[in-house]
Amino acid sequence: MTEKERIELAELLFPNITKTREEYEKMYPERNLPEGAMVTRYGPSPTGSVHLGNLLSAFADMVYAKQTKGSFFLRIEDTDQKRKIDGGIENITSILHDFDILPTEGYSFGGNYGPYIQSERTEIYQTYIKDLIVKGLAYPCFMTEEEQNNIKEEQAINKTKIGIYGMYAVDRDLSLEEVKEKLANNEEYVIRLKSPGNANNQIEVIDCIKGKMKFPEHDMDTVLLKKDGTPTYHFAHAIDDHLMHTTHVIRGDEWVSSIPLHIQLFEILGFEPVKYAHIAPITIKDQETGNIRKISKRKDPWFGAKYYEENGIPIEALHLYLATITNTNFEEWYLDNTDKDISEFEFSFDKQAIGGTSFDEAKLMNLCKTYFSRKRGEEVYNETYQWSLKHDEEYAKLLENNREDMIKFFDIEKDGPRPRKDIAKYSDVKEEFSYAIDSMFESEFYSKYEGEKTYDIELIKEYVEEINLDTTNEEWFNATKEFASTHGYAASPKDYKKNPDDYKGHVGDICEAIRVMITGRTKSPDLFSIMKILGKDRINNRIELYRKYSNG
RNA sequence: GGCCUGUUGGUGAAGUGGCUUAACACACUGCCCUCUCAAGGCAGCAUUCACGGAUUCGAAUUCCGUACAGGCUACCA
Repeated sequence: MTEKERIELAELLFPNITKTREEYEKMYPERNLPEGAMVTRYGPSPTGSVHLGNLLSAFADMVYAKQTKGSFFLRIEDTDQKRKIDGGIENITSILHDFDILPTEGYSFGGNYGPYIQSERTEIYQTYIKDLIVKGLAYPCFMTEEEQNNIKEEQAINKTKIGIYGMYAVDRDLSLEEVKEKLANNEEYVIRLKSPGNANNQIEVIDCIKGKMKFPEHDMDTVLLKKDGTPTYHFAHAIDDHLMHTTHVIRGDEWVSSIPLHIQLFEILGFEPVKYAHIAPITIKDQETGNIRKISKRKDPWFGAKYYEENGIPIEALHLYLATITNTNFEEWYLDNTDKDISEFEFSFDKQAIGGTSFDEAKLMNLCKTYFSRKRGEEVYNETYQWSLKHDEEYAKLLENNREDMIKFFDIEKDGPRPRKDIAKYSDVKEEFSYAIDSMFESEFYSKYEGEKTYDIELIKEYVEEINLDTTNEEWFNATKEFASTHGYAASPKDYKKNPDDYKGHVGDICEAIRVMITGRTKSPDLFSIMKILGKDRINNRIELYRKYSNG
């Protein structure tokens, strides 16, 4: 076809497209950002639930944009109308809010490079397609599904590469007359790329994460525009990321095979190439087969984003986990810098794992514990209260009524460099601090305590009478030792071990007795702190309660 | 079938030709500290980096095969 014929063809195919690509280029000017700023984007399809892997890539988009003072935008990629589900878009935006992974611009977040939803950009895509047809770089293809299947079968038998390329791209060189005829017959068509590539040539690509990769040049006449006039992912990616001035495309590993195509598209469209960063998928070693597989909605509960909210895993702790799989050196940094925030860590692509990242639930839990250990009582209270309001109203009310006490309990052993690490989730708090609230303690005392030992109630009553709670931990313990030795108990377990027959027991036995009576368990955080918060009256009440229960 | 990518302990992983007798973290085990637990300290846990060759004075690191795993090979993203 001559250029004149191609112009005629383009007009024939897209009579309603009147703008030129130059006009669009003007509507999407360069961004005014500092040197080195990254522009990233999260481009989900509203086809189902958001899962950990999606969250991971969005998280990476966010941190890289943030730390370079760039921009991170949300673009809804809804070009496949068939797979679209109701509420899919709302689901995406609400999850980004829930997980505090917030774009700086994009769909529902505003910005000057919209519309940020592909179904509203059809005219733009078609404008560029029209131009490509004029240039002879794209063409209408009228092949039926059946024809394509036949080609596929033939290729399978001949063991050659499967797809529409070279000699198989039969509609490539249709004459204008032939096209007109097919159009007149109402034959359906798609627009395909007229790939200028040769698979015998090698291209080298540098991925920000994976490094150097070699591919054969792309030579397939890939579909650019579907028969309903909407673009395929590939074409929309090229157009949108060019116009929106994305600098780094951070996306899942499953896209690496498309790199040659994408590079070719940028080339023939005359666009400046973007940088790619392909993130390895989050995988899991299957318990049954032992094989590595992608996480699955059905088998892995933590796959879905809802899991974290429902189980009371703090969002900030999940961020910590995402950070540890985003950059392998993050964890060490976090452990070394007890007083710093995630935002102070400098993420970098070359510290990103290349192979598949496996989900490690035990590690997540440990990170959660570390997270809680660094929070003071008041913060633990506030966050747990907020979570309980949504998931356990009854407990929320109890927290509210015991606010002062709870903050003190949550603050036990939080001073110093070695804070307690016993809570991993908001949902652990109720159980872990069951002794903190009188009404809960009274109703649950028996179910919690399973020991069979009996303790000398009178001795403990006498001890409580004598002991001074208004003092330091050290003095209290000295006084307790003193009490022990004047009542026939060894002041230290070591003494007792040397001559067990000389004593009724040792100071630890006395502590254990009090502990069981006031907390209902043999293990607890610092005993003196608990005694102090409760005060003598409540301690005595609990001792009486113990007396009642131990007498049957 | 073709094209890519990956494979280091119980787990997540560091490692980019010699400071590696393979870091760190999680888990586990033992000891210490200690009124219990948590935390913390110490020690143990891969004589070896999927396997086989090659290059090199020297390889977990480079190259070539093999096996296994994952991805792509859609008018899905």
